[in-house]
Amino acid sequence: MQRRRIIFHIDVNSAFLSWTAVKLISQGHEDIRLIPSVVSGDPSDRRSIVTAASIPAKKLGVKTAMPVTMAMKCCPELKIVQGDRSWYRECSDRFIEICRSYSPVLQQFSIDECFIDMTFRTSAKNASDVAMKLKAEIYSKLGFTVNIGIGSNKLLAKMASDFEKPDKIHELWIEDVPEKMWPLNVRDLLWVGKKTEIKLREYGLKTIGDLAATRPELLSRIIGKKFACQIHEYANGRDDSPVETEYRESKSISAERTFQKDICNARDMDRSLFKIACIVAHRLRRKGLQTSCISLFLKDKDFNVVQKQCQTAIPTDVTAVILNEARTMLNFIWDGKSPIRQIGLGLSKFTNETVIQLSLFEDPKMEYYRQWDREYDKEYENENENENKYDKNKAGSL
DNA sequence: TCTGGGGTCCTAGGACCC
DNA sequence: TCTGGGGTCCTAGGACCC
Repeated sequence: MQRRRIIFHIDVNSAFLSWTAVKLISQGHEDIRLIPSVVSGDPSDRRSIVTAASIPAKKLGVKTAMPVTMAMKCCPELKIVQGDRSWYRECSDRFIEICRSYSPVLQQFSIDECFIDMTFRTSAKNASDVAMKLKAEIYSKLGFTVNIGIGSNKLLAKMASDFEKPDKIHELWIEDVPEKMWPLNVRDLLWVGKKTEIKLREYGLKTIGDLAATRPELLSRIIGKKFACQIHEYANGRDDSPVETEYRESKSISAERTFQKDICNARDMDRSLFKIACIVAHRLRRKGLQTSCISLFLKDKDFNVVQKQCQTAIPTDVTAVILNEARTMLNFIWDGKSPIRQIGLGLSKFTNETVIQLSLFEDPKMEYYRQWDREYDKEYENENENENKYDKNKAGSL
């Protein structure tokens, strides 16, 4: 008989907020987890949104992804703190390290979540004791709480860790599915988002139990075959995907910026394009990759998105080449005056050529461009891309 | 109240080839 | 003169996650 799998899903409670709190406490400040507070991008920017909210803030109606201005209406004395990416990276690494010491079969699911396969490390009976120990160790060493979901596959573990928060352990085994999972709203099922929920509701499918009882063929007609099959399996608590330990090379790199005020002239647009081209190209070179596909997208004042992509003749990591392609595409999709809210630039289809390909038709200025990139990279080797600083002396030189 | 930023995967239609 | 069907690649757009 096959041994029953035991999977843990470990999820940091309000990660960005908890991690910020830990740092502030170490500097002698109060614990922002205990007061109405949020983490946001740039608090001075009217367009910024809530990245994470404390429990007291949530109780007053503040939700993740809510505009900060709106959160302020819920709670005028809301404390707003700015996020700090490199600190989060550090917290995340330490968190993952502790989890890995419980089982090397670990899959990082996001910056603040991971799965570990505990099948050969504990038994179903002792699983929650082990989880308790892990949870306590993370708290004592790192100062923040986590939820741990325990189940016989990744889906059940993930669903379980979402049950009641914070600082809790929940078990969800396949035999518990009818009682603990079927009464839940379809929206609570992994990969069922807002749009899918609306479609399902049109057919009277409200709970996960409804989904489980619906024939996949019928579901296929509502949401497409592939998705339908997966959702039907999930609704029944079935998931045989393994905990993947392999590091996965990223498939795309992108950067986007939302303007404080919509942009409606070509000059400002080009400056922005220049900045984000510098950022994505820099990230590309840091990873030692070259791109063959560049995509540009714009979001207008009404949130309509247009995008265009193109393939490069030769894989490249040169900012000027990427910028040039982006400029060409911009002319295709923008009239130069309609108000634009957001701009984004993405790179994909990577190769990691160690030899720089020489083309007979190589632009004679290419060596100048590469030198320009080397200087840029030197200036920003310590991450924290400060595009504004750079902008002052270099803008317009490409 | 007025909506960020970074990713992954899927789908449908068109082009092109055999 | 008019025609099939499969495979692959590309593009634009959409949905989801944290």
